[in-house]
Amino acid sequence: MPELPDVEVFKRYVESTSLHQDIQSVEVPGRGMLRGTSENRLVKSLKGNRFEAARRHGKYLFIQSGKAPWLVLHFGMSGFLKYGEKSGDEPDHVRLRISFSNGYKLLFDCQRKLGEIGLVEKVGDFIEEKGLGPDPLQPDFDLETFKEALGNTRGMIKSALMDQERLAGIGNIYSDEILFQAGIHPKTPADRLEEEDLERLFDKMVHRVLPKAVQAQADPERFPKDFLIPRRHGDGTCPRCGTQLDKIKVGGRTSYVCPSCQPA
DNA sequence: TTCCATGTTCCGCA
DNA sequence: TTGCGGAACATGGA
Repeated sequence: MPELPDVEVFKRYVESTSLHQDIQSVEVPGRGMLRGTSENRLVKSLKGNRFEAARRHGKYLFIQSGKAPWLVLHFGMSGFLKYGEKSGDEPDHVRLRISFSNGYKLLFDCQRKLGEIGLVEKVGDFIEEKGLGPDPLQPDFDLETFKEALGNTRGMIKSALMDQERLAGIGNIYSDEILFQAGIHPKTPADRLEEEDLERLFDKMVHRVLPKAVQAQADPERFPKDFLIPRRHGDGTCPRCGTQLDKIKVGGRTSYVCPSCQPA
């Protein structure tokens, strides 16, 4: 679930549900997902404040509360947010529970606990410390920025797209989609791509795959008909030509490729 | 029971 | 130095 489009949807979800309400209590059930901070400090800095703004960089979500540090969430492979009435049912693996004075609560559920919960003073410093590359949905992300981010790596293009220090936010699922839409094989060495390949890759990523995914609430069932993602767990055929998709390992990750639309 | 999973990090090897 | 494969982390579903 949690690649750039998913996290962008979470950000909008927070903005539309959880801002400007008094934070009544903060709980960290089970513990184990806090990074660089303690439950005590988390509670102390959030309780009594209000969330005022949300930001996203790559797969990280940042939520600001008053003058306190920003709350940082990373969703790992299984994290998601759920806002609802305090008395309502909860999903099975709640790792953070924030209750508001209006009778509602914001839950962070993460079954596999591969995400993280933390606090940061400055978002910019956090991004720098992590060495995160530019976010492809930022307005100033242009073709030049993209080419610089890729650099002259000899590695496979899919691995380069997924490298968070080059680009922030692309993961296994969306790298497959972007490469499929651009008609490029994931194992192609990045430094062997032609100028027009790079332009097409940039265009599909920034102007089609990512925005369409966000628009569809990152829900594969709402994706355009020619998207590859729903076919991963569907019939496994190419949405464009009907060819049976190849399931291969690229950089250790399972990748779906149309042998006809994405020749090696 | 075994394999696999939308992520990140660390280690050894070429 | 760069890139890759594998393992680890934690947990559950097919």
